[in-house]
Amino acid sequence: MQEPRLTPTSYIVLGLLEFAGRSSPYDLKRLVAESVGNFWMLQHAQLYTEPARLAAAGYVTEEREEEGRRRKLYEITDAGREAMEEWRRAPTGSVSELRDLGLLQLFFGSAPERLAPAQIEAHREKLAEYEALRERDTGAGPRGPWLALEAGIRAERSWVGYWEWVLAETG
Amino acid sequence: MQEPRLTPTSYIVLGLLEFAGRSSPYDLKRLVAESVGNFWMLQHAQLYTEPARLAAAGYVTEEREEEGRRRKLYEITDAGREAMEEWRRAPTGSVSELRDLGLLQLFFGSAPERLAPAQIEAHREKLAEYEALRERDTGAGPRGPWLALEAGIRAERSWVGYWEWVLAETG
DNA sequence: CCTATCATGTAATCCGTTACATGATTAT
DNA sequence: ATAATCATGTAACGGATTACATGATAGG
Repeated sequence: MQEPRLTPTSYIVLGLLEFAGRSSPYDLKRLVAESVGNFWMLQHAQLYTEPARLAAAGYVTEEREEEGRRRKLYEITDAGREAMEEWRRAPTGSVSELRDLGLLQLFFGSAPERLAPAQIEAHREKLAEYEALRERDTGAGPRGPWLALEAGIRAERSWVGYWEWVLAETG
Repeated sequence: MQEPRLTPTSYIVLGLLEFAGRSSPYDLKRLVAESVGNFWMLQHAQLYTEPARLAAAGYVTEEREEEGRRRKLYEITDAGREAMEEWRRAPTGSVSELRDLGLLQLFFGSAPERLAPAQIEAHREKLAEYEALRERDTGAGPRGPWLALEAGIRAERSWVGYWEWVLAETG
C-alpha cells in the first residue's frame, strides 16, 4: 500500500466510484463515455490499470466475482473519499492549454481555406451533440455535470466563430 | 534509420527548424516559449530527445560543435520538409478535448463560489498576456502565428465569460 | 448455428515528465 | 571572487496509448 501520485485520471475514477458505487471497469467505461468523457476521455485500458493502482494505495477496494464472468469490482474507501474531498477543497488556479491539432496546423502554415471548413463542420457536430445532451438533461442529479456541459457548448460555439473568422480574414 | 511515429511534438520541432534553420535544443526552447508554446507547451527535455529521435529517422541532421560548448545543432532535411508538407496538406477534422482541471473539479462537485473566482483571475491574466502579445505583433512574418493568437484570445474570453456565468448561476 | 459485437482483460511500447547534474555567463 | 542564473544535457520513472487476446451474448 504505497502512495502513487493521484492524477486527473485518478480523480475521474474515484469520482465515478463515489457517484456510482461498486463498479467494474466496464461500468466505468460506460460512465465515462456518457459523462466526463465528453471533455476528458480515457482509454478503456486505463480503466483497468488505474483502479488497480488505486487499490494498491488503499483508495479503493478490489474484489472478484466468484461466478460467471468473474469480473473485478471496485469500491471507493473512506481514504478515497477523503482524497476526493481534499482535492475538491483546493480549487486549481491553473488554466489549460488549447493543445488543438487544427490550430497547430494553422500555426505552421496549413492552408486556412482547407482547414477551416473541416474544423467548422467538426465543431458544429460536437456542438449539436452537446445541445442534444442538454435537451435530455432534466436538471435533476448533481449540479457539476450540468454546469460543465455549458462549458463544452460555449467552447464549441467559440471555435465555430473562430474558424469562421479565420475564413473571413484569409478568404 | 527507422520510422517512429510523428507526434504533435515532432511537428512542432520540425516546424520550428523549418522556420528558424539550424538550431540547438536551447534555441528551440526559446522559440517555443515565445511562439507555439502559448498554446502547446513542451518540456525542455523533449527538445533534446525529440530532435534525436527525428535524426534517427532522417528528418533532421545532427551535428556537434567542435569548439566551445560543443552544442548539438539540428537542421531539417528534405525528408523532414516533405513530412511537414504532407502533414499540412491533410487538414485534421478532429476537435480537441477541453481537458481542463478546473472544469473537472467543477464536474465532481467542487464549490463553484470558490473555484470560479480563482479561474476568472487566472484566465484574465492569460488574456492580458495574449493581448499584450498582439499589441507587439506588427503583422509582418508568417500568418499562422498571428491567426493562432486570436484563437487564444477568444478562448480566454470565453472562459472568463463561462466562469462568470457559473458564478451567476450558482451564486 | 454462425458471426458480429460487446465485454473483459493483459502486455508491450513509448512518449512525456521529473529529477539529476554540471559547465558557462552575468551581476554584485 | 562568488553567487545566481542561464545553458546544456542525461537518466529514470511512470502513465497513457496501442496491440493483442479471448470469453460471452445477441442477432440473423
